[in-house]
Amino acid sequence: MKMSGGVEWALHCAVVLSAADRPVPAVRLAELHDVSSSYLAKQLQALSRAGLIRAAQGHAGGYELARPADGITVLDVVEAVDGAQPAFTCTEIRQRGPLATPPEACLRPCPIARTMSVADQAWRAALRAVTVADLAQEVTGDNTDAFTVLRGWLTA
Amino acid sequence: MKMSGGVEWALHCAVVLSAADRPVPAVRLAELHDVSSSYLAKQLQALSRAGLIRAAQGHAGGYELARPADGITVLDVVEAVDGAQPAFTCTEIRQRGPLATPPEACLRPCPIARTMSVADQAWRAALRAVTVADLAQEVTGDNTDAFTVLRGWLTA
DNA sequence: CTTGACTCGGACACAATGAGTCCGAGTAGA
DNA sequence: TCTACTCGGACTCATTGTGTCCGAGTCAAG
Repeated sequence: MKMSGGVEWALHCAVVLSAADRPVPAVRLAELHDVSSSYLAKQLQALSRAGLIRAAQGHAGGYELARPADGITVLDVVEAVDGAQPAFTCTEIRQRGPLATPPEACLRPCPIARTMSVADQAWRAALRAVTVADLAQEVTGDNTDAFTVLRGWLTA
Repeated sequence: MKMSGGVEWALHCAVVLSAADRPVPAVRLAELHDVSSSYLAKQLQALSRAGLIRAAQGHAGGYELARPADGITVLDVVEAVDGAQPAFTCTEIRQRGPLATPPEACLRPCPIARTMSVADQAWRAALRAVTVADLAQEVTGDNTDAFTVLRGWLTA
């Protein structure tokens, strides 16, 4: 049960991009967070493939949000970077061994798989309830000047 | 976000042990589910270390539940096998880089970590709400003779 | 009491996945 | 046209999970 460490970077980048008014290169995002630019690029590519951010190449290119920040949930970012498949996968071991359950009695998933699925749904619902815009507002919060400082640093 | 595959085995074993009235060796549990006995032993050792099952050595030894089945939650088993630490770990990258947030403003976890924590709590709460006894009752359900068949196979 | 066989427990290899890096293709501007 | 800058995918290495093995301990039977 270990989530990819790149999820944290991707979420921070999404929050930063929500404050930018022009494309931001991956290198700049990397030095802002003091992380490896080569590896951060991989996470941004994942976000791009998922359609969350849009990439612009060439001079003055970079990344920008493909949608408004309030239309991108935390779950979107997590699934884009870490994969969308559930953590638990049922291998149907109840249908194996000497006391195997007959297939006609396995039309529904076993109770264990159902329990795991319910927990997974709860987890996803909690992440779907928060958007990048919510995160950005909480980050800035009271000191609104931090917002302008960040925007200034991005354009410089 | 991949959970250890041994969690499924451990949960099935817990359900089986709730039906047994005497210690069951790991080898028997393994052939019942048609899985590697050597690897299943590792999962059972994890459950034993967590105090969920009790091991009896020597002739006619084996594993048995250390507590009543309704006192063991699915979360207990998951944490015992897969570890209890949350999937997301905040590395505090907000305190790094040229625009680092000053430490006096970081008394509380950042919004990203908070969101992840809430989702994690929801996930754990869902798993804590189901006990091994609940699983056993759902498995047997209408056909109660399967219960006696299983118990007979275990003692044979 | 001795013997024996059976059990768990931890220590030991192997494979798969994630972390991290690098260079080439493409593009916008000068 | 040229140059410099950007992304994108391919490559390598470390870490973790998967799977296996043998020795220490223990209970029951003779």
